[in-house]
Amino acid sequence: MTGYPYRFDRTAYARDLQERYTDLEPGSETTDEVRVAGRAMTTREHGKIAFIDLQDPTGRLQLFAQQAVLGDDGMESFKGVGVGDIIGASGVVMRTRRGELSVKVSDVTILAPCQRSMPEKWHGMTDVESRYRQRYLDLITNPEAQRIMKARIAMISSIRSFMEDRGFVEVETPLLQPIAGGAVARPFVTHHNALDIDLYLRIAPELYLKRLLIGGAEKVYELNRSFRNEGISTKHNPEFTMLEGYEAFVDWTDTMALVEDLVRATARAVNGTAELTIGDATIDLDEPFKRVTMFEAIEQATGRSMEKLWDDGDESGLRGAAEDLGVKIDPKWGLGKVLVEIFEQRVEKLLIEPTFVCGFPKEVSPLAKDHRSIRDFTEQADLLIAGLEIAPIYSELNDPAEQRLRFEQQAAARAAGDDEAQLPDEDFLEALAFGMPPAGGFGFGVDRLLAIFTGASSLREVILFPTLRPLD
RNA sequence: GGGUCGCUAGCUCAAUUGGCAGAGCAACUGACUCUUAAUCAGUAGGUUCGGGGUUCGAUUCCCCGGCGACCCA
Repeated sequence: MTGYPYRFDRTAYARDLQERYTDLEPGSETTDEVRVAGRAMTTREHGKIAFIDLQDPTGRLQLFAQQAVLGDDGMESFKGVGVGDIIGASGVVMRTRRGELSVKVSDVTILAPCQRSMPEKWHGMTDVESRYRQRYLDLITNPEAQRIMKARIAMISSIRSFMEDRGFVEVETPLLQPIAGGAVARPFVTHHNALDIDLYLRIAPELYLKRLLIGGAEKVYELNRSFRNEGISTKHNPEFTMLEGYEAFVDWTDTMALVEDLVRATARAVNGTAELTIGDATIDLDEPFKRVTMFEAIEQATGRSMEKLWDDGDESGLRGAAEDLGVKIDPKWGLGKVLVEIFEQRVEKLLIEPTFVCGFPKEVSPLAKDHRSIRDFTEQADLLIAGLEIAPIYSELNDPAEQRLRFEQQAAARAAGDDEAQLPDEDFLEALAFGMPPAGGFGFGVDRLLAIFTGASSLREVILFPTLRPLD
């Protein structure tokens, strides 16, 4: 048996009472009995009266105790409530002479005592590391942490309803994969004992969602957690939330339009408006997103044109241009990788307004169809907002022979020392051989976009429990 | 990966040139019938992130390590 009560019948929440009794005059009392529950945030004792500020999920409400009402024992237990205790109280709604809506308590129960000292009531918890390690305290004491959690809930919920409205169905595909495909990243490895094989935590669900396209699903999405065994920064967490979606019979232009609408819908769900503040800039997401080629993006940012060098396959010219721009390049890299590095190091962070950069070198884009007009490019577009990569979009490659060739090129890059290059997935190639409809697909960085929407300085602010090094 | 900064009571923060390690909040005891960061009096609370060095003496200076924040690539 525990001394901790099993349940408490709540009949009212703080915000509801505040709204319902706005007209109640100071110093007046109703006969309306309510039962409220939450966490005691501050206590004030005045001899034969006492106050507690109660916090519930909707806000705060004052509890008012009088010895004349409660008697000696009742007053004793009211004063026995400590800061941080979870309590339930019943009484009538009243407003104090000083104008604070209160419950005049006739009974109070400690439902769960707080056995530790709560963070300082005025400053809350400010140490960033402590806030991440003890997020529950951050949530109790810092309204900002609450705001971001609610924003995340709104974002996730709006993503699902947006996708459902557009006729997509949500599916679940393996987290444990024998080959970690669908993206360029180092995976986490684990081991299955009964099968005695190594398995990888997925870096992306892409190749399984495409198998579903082959299986006849025409509009699918997976709101997924993926894992990448790489560095941690304000823009990277080892596990992160991504939306991936595929639609049969459309190409990248249709998918760009879809993603554009998705960004607007989620912004409205989170902020109630399509206006977005990034630093000093205000952006209206209802304006059409910009669309530029990678060459245009580089030229606008650096004043240097790469297009002719690329068309001519001018190796020394392109590498020279990279060096002129101060971009560190590896002599082993192919030209496509060099071009992308110029883009990533010199251009990406300047693209504040939502911009689709359309077309990526084939070398770094092994799962997208050939570009219809740019040589050795694919129909991959990346959506950038606030200088961050938010969403890659493809016309999905569905020619198994071409896909095999791309995997072979990746294998060659891997052999040359690029340990991020993708491994060939024979099982996926076999599936492709049965025919995958033409399709547009996208990945969507939920954490990053949420950080932009909420003005958070770091991904760790929008991930409730970011990955931390354990103490000791 | 490089640079800068930080780590002192449960929380928020002090500590003069290197000289007894402190305050507020929280906890505990008491006073107080309208407070709301209540107030007042009192009690208790420390491996100053860890290790080493210099020194009569180190929270303070030096070295190594840990954890974190910010900036840069």
